[in-house]
Amino acid sequence: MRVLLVEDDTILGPAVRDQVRADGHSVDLVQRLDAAVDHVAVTAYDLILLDLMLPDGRGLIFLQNLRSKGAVTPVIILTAMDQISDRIEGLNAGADDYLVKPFDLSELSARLNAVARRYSGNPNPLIEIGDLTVDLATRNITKSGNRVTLTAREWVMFEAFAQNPGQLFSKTQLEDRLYSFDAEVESNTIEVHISRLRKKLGRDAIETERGMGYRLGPG
Amino acid sequence: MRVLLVEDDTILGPAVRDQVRADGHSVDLVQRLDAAVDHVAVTAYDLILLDLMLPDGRGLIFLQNLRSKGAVTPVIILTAMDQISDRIEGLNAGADDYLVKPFDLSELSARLNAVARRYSGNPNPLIEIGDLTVDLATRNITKSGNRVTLTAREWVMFEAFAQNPGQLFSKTQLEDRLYSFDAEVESNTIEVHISRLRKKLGRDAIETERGMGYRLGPG
DNA sequence: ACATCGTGTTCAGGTTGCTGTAAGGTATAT
DNA sequence: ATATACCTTACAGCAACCTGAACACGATGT
Repeated sequence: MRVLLVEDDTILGPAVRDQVRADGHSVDLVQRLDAAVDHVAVTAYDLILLDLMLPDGRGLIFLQNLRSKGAVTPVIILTAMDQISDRIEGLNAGADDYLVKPFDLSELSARLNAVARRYSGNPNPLIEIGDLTVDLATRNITKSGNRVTLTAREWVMFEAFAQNPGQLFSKTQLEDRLYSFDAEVESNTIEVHISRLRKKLGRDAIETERGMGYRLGPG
Repeated sequence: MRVLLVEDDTILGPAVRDQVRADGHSVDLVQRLDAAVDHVAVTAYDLILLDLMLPDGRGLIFLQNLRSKGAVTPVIILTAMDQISDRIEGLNAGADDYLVKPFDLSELSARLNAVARRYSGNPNPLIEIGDLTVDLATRNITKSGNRVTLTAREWVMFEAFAQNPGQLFSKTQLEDRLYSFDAEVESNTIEVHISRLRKKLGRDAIETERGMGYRLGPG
């Protein structure tokens, strides 16, 4: 697995790098965000370890840019104990996990291997639900062979369903995915989006559980 | 996700509980620390929301005991604005996050989902009771292989039973789960819901203990 | 600067089906 | 035998939900 480690601490950086190497992965260690940007432009990493407290800018912005470009590379955030708001924002910005400093190196290994397992066996895992085929990495959806294109918000919602087939999602859960938590939405936006998803994916693709939420596919 | 909420405020407690439920998690609300101790001894929670200002002792001690026993359950502390020292101590004692009262319920959602996302990779534990199989995370129930769908109220009741197989629940306990405290129910609503559950789950799935209450599975 | 297009949100009217209530029947304890 | 607790069915009201269409708003092109 190819890992990019973004960490400016001269003690912690090499220590983490060595640990990850010991786990059998190849690591590139950079100390600044602009270097990180250069690296991700050139190399297709399987995982990014990102320190949020960097000298030359906010790591969050880097992460957001990455995600806005459609990158699905897993990102694990390294953060100090008192930067709690950063952690929250980080997860909302699209991080997959976080580690609180000081962290155990064995814990790092565990999370790393979890990610590796998730992404190793099948380079492009295809999810099949009914007549739908979903490629989460490339964001391609086909309905019985025909390509289906979703808008941004539609995808965010659909992704939740596709990643967890058969799981029930309440409206609040979906809202939390669509909007950062400061936004209050007092309307039926979710319903409308569901309606449009159904129009594209098939009338009975998503089922309603009245009073509880929605789910994709059978349990 | 199973959440234990330790909060003695009779307004805030149910409000938080309802919000967390709306996010698709199952919540047990207790008002005292000794009750909290009992609950964690019995149930494996995925998250604990802990008010530090409780009548019968310091929440911090509870947290420290929990950690000294090796529990890694994430704990989010609910604390008043001026209890800054508590916050620091709380984090030192092993809390994962904190929320300052008064907090926005949507902010609570965000943090909750952050924790939930961390744990979403884990396989869902399946509960088996007789010919029933229950997945609390996805809200799926099957009766000897066939899918069973419950309504909102039915689910809230059934969840209580499924989480604590063999435990007796009085009608008042069930009412408290169904209705936000104040609501007066002057009829046989619980009996009707039990009847509907039995129709879906099997005539003898839930047994009656006359004058006492109901239970699911062997006593 | 203006028009256009794509996308997201709000509104309104119609539909669905959950849920509390009541009423009548059944089981169980004393 | 009587009282009490519980079961089941039916039904009406209303909240939850669906959806077409209008509106808002930024991005993009001319």
